[in-house]
Amino acid sequence: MSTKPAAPHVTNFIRNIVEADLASGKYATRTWGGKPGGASTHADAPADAARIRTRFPPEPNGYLHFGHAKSICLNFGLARDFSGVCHMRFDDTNPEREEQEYVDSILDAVQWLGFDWNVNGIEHLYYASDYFDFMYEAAEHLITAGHAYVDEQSAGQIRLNRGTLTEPGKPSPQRDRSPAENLRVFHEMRAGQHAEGSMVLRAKIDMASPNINMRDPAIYRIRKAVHHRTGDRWCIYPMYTYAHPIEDALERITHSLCTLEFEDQRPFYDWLLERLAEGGLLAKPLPHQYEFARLNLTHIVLSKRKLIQLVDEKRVTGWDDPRMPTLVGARRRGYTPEGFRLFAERIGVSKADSWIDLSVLEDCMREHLNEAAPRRIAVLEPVKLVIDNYPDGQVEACHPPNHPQKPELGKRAVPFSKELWIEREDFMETPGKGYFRLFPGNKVRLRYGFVVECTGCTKDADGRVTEVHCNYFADSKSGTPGSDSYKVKGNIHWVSAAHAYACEVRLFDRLYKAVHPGAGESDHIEDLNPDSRHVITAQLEPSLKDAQAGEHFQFERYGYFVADSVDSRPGAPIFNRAVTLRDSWHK
RNA sequence: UGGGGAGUCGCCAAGUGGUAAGGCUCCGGAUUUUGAUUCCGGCAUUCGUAGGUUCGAUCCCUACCUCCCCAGCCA
Repeated sequence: MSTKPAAPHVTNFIRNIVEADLASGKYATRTWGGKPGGASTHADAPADAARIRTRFPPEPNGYLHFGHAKSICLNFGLARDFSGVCHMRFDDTNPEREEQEYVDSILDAVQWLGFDWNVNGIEHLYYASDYFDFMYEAAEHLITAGHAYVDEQSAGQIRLNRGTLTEPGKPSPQRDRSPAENLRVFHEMRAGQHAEGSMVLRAKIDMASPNINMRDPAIYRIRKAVHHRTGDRWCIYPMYTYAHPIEDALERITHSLCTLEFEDQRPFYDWLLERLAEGGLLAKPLPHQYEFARLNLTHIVLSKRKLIQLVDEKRVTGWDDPRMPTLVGARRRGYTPEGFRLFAERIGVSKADSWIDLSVLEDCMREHLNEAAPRRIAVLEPVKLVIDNYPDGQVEACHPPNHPQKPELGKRAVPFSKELWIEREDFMETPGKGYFRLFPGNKVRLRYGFVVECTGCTKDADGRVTEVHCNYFADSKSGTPGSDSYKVKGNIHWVSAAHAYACEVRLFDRLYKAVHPGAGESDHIEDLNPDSRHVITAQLEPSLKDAQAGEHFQFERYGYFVADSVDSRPGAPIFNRAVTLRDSWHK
């Protein structure tokens, strides 16, 4: 149970729009025919029980990354908070880039983040490709109504005739062809009688529009490719520009949220939908598009091209490498859904371009993990501590709590003996200023065990410390009467050498050392952090041997770790460091 | 410099005619068997700039400055 006060009312421009729409009854008469569809599906249907409908519409052409997490939390979160429904939709309109593997991975990632497109037993999982028939008929309607034409110019000619930012475009030779003729050629396109690139269907709007997106955008192109869901049933495919508004309308989306770069496409979005509604193909009220600023994070790259390069050049071990900014990578790293949701809430939503420092995400992970992760003891860089006055061969149990703020989680037994592993950095022969751990003559508490006084150390020929020596105070054991009469500032952790689980642990750091990898002229590869993955053999408390893959722990004083989901074996887990603890001493 | 957007504390982000929310960071201090956590306190006479309207402007008007996006048969 959190002791934090309730979060203040979250508000942002999108929530304000939704609230205003709800208050004005803008969507009060909206119906829902039980499934996506045109006017005939929704016309005489009952009122929609969902007060609003949003959607998360990725193209299944890659793995979801941190940027998608923001959009997922926004869309699903809005639906959740306003008694609405968020549709999970695949925008699979380009057969050449999409694969089932990505569909599966995306679905898994969204669920992992804690969201569900199954509402009251109904799966709101949709595919743009399921609407290809409707889109085709809508295109025929546009042609018939004189709103679209087949252009037989080459791609290069079209580009040239589109004009520039300051000069208007020139009309295509086919721009004024008759609807009947356009329909005939469009049918031929659909029948596979024309080569890829030989022609395209264009909306007929305004070649002189100051908004280049309105200069007769292409809406259908020929692609003789196998689609992952429709196979070879189609050889013409709708463009995003054309398909997306229709997808939204068929699904009765109320608030269609996308990123800022689509602002210039909104006029076309509305132009298309208005015409199809007037033509009786779509039910009103129509969806509306709203744009928000995409997520920019420091120290990472989100560009698909660069991420592919990292994988192809084996700079990382794969898309699920714990250092990747993908959701599969983050999951393996030990980041949590709760951490991502907190992050989304914390960064807010607006239209201002901004850069969020990676530390904000890391702090969110710490915040959740601090609450959720049981504590365990692990010595990452071990050096032997010998308690000279402790009986040889004696073993006794110490009882650390599993969570200092949650006594209800109980305690566990950890063996204590004469020879322990402690952190190499917890001993200094000649301590620096402010150092209060082990050094000759100083006392520290071996956490949950005894207070010891350091007597010295042994070193090898190179001067490297091989063993630290100390004596313990038999009446100082934690939890025993009088033990707290020992006042020491230092508390260090330890693991009994004879009982420790020697284990591979991966210490991950940021993938890039640069704030903006690959910014300007630079190559992001050169900004890679050479020590972003450091593999060590650590000495862990014996109970950690039973950790299950995916289980999170705080290794006391060092950070949050997770049992790797790929390389762990039963009884032999391997750990990944998700994030360090905050540290005001080293800094 | 055609069009579309955005500029409020170090980083995010509310507010939008009545005298600058909140979060994060940071800085103090308390508690603490994690140099962690938690707690308490502090942190914008000022809202890109310059004018104007008004009793009163971050909010309205005018001009200017800076940044982002658009000329794929990608999404």
